[in-house]
Amino acid sequence: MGYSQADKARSRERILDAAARQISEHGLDSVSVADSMQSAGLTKGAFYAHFASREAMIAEAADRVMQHGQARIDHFFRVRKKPTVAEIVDVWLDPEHIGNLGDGCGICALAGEARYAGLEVRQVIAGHFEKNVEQIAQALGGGRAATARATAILTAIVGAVSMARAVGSPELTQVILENTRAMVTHPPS
Amino acid sequence: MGYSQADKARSRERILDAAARQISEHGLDSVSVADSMQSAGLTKGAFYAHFASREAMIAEAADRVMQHGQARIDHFFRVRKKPTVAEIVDVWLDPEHIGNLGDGCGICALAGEARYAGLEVRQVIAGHFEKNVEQIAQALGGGRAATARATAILTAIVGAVSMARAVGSPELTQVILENTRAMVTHPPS
DNA sequence: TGTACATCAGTGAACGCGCGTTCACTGATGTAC
DNA sequence: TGTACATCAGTGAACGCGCGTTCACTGATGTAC
Repeated sequence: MGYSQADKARSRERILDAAARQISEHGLDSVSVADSMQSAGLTKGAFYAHFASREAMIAEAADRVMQHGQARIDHFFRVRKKPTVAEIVDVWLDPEHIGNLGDGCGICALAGEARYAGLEVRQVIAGHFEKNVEQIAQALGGGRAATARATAILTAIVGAVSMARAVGSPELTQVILENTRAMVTHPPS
Repeated sequence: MGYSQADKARSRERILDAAARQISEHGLDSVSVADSMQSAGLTKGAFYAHFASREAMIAEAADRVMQHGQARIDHFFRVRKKPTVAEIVDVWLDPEHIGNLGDGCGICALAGEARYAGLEVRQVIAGHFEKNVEQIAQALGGGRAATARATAILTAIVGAVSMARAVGSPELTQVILENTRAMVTHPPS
């Protein structure tokens, strides 16, 4: 096996991908050095050739969770220039997105435990939240009222995704998603 | 010191209260046997006179988190028979409730990490969610449409509380709360 | 282009630590007589 | 009512285990000549 600089960069990617997947599926604190290294096909001794500490790696991996999720959303807004509110909401409330913890919206994945996290992670979440609000606001026509409504829409989406994933019952999950979709798509009178 | 049956019951209460507070403030997985016992003024050896395992204690303490939060809400609906939507929403979006992690709504506290939890905890959350939906629906006049709207309102509330606590910035917290309040109190046309 | 050598990613074993859990023991409780 | 004794909540020490982290060592990489 060769340990070239390209190999090192690839190892680092594998470690971060494994940690990001673990965070999405089981939370920030569930990440262990040994598991991440094993998932990356390495032994744990090599970990500190890549990161200063477990905490430093988790901060980077949390960032990656957010960026993976953002990529999906960016793609949607690139393809559909002026989507309807219903179409926007369904990017998040799509049952496939609800069921697929590993590869979804980073805000939804981390919102519930962000308050236990360090300021760095919280700022990354806040930044992505504001970016997504702006994307939705643009689709609504832009301006102050659109930003206000977009903020409420994204907040309701986060609640719906969190609750849909929290309750153990598929029926209740569907009821939550449908009613949020109905409220959010209802144009203000 | 006397170890009467009354003492044992009081010890058990102190252990569960300490664990419930810890869960509200730092999450289900942050609870340790040693910390809970120390907060209760006991040594950890006595733990297994009260609980079969750490997991069993956490399940009971999670229940307690939900019940403490529910008590506040029950009190509100008992005092105000027919509150407006704005008044209902402010029970949750009150800045004091947002800032006070230790003694708030259990659904909001656990929604974000429930998907990592066992089925038992998830069912308790689902039960309280449905109970709160029903309480809100009654205040809205009852019936199918009221239940649907109440579901969307409570979901949006959970999102707003989660996001408000997640972002590190007081300004963004306030923007989130205000816009959710505006959307939710806006009567459907 | 070929050779000598410093670098450093990765290995595998070891470390200290805190955790959940167990256990022998203590002594007030509370029951049986 | 008073006495003898079994119970058991609580103590404090110990356990095995997994964790984050460290380290001596290996051997291909990639640079200096």
